[in-house]
Amino acid sequence: MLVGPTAAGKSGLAAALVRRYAAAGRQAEIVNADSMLVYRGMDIGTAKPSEAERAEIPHHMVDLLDVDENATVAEFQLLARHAIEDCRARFVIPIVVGGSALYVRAIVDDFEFPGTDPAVRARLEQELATQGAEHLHQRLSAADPVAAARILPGNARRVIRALEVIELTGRSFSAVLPEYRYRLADVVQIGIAVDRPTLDMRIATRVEAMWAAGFVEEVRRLDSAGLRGSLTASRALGYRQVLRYLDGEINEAQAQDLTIIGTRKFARRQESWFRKDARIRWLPYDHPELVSAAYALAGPTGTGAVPDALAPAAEMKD
RNA sequence: GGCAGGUUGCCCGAGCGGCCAAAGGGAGCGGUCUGUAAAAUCGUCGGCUGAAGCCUACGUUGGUUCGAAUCCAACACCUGCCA
Repeated sequence: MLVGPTAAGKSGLAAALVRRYAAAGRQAEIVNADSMLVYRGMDIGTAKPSEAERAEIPHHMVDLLDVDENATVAEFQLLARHAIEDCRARFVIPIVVGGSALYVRAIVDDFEFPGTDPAVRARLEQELATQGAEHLHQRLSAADPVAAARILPGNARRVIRALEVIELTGRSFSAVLPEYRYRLADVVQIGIAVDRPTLDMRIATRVEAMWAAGFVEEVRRLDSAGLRGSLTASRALGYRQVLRYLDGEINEAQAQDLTIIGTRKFARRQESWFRKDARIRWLPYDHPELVSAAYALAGPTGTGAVPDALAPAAEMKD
């Protein structure tokens, strides 16, 4: 699978890899692990692979939801794992490509998400609104001191989820992330590394190109399709800023600037997530033989495993 | 040309004689993260230093004062009203 910050060139490399596998007589397909690509209609702002590309190469986990629906990790995890299994059952190499670290880990690592309940959730939200975050955190302290100690009082979102889980399961809420151990077999993670000045430039260029491609119109269209009704979709980078512009809160130039800045910050967060995962093999974005290098890491079967006949490359095995 | 106001750290912006390296916000940098993750959240934030401390800093130059970002004068630039 391919990871890395936004605008690093993951999609391009993924497509090149698929073609490389095709040339070697192996079929490969792409499984998206990017939280916003699941929305139909959110195309320009998410730099979604084009129609042509998707006609050439099958993409899974793209265009599953309408913009007025909420996305959740748990559902994504389930569907993405199905997609991967489905590929493997057909002897197709699944190439997972994504920049949403939690989504990526939810797919390949041992993540189990306790259920959710809209009613419980709504009540807790209500409690937050009327009594404040501090109060909720105190309640959590009483119910589960360990979890409370690990979650800062100001982080109401996490406090609510912890209380929800405790209430639904009756068990304490483990606020600890699982270890970095693959749950899926034969995973190779490849990261694309880009130095900051270059990445920042690419982000600015990409955002400007989005605008030139009619991004504002896209958002206007999705707005009337109910974009604001989705907690998740309406918060997407760029979309959120353009909505503010459409509301007259800021001007168009500001919306664009804020999108660039927001994307840059997002890229930093992505980096900090991926940086921690020691399993990722990093390749520089400007590697002269990037595709070959990635192919060598992934191996001819996409599993990192190298047949004995190709022994010299064996140390590439992850 | 006359009158009034302004010039603060990377940016915006408060301060109006000592408690000011200077509130607050933004950017930057670093961290946290299990059902909103393109989200949420915390810290840090002039330089040197572990610290005490020192240096540089509130348009410029001079002055008043024990002491000035804060008061005075001149100059520069910007803004508003009258022409």
